[in-house]
Amino acid sequence: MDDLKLFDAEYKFMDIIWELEPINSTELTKVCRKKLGWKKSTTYTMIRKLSERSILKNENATVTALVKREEVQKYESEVLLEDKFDGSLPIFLATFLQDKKLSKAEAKEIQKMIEEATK
Amino acid sequence: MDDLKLFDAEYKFMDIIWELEPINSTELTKVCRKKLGWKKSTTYTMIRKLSERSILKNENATVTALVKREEVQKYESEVLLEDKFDGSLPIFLATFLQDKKLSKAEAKEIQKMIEEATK
DNA sequence: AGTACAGGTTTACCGTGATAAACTAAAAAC
DNA sequence: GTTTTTAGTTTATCACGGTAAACCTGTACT
Repeated sequence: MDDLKLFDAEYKFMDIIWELEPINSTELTKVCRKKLGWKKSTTYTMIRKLSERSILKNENATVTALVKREEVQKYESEVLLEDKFDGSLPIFLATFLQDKKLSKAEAKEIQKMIEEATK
Repeated sequence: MDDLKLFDAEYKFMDIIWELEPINSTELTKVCRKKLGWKKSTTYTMIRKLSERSILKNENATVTALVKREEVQKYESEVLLEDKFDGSLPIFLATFLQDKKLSKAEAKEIQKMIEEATK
């Protein structure tokens, strides 16, 4: 709950769990072997480390996420904006949109979201 | 130009350079001592590592950035969007704006940028 | 001539994220 | 009842980011 910062390997691992949960732990070692090239013990080490941080839990050989993918995404976005763009969404967008073109559909979708987030 | 990925300490260091460049290297060691608590050799190690990667240069004891702050910011934004949001700005915004409110001024600024980026 | 300081380089330690070998205990299969 | 598989734990290695001590050379000052 506290520290949602996930390192690269941790995020890749959680990505698999978010997709497949709830998943049996032995099954998970097999998926990680295939998708990440990990040995069984590596997967169990990850499970232990992340369950210590309450990111996931492993009960009766069943692994389940305790935080949602969206929570982590939101956290990472906020950290990036805070650290690199002074917390300002407009500054972020000005930089991000340089040399980029949006489709009409994307633009419309975004305009709608902005409107809804305006007080 | 190649790898714009900056680690935390590297970014903090570049932040100082972007603010003060061009800056004399001895002067830089003093600023880093004060702002980051670094010893002189730490600053010179940083200078060497970053100049090997063409992030900055040190000529005649004068340190200058070779990449702009904006380039790095843009790069980091793109990596985040790519890795975490499937490269989709709308998905990013939907997540980021959850529970957030924008001021009228911000909203207007953003709407304008979106319009200009629409083909 | 001797000391101080500028402007570095060489070499190295330390923490920790990433990965895994080796071992164990219980349950299932043969 | 012996082998195999499940479901882990303990312990360790390795790479690398972060930091710095120690050393060195040239110039300027006294």
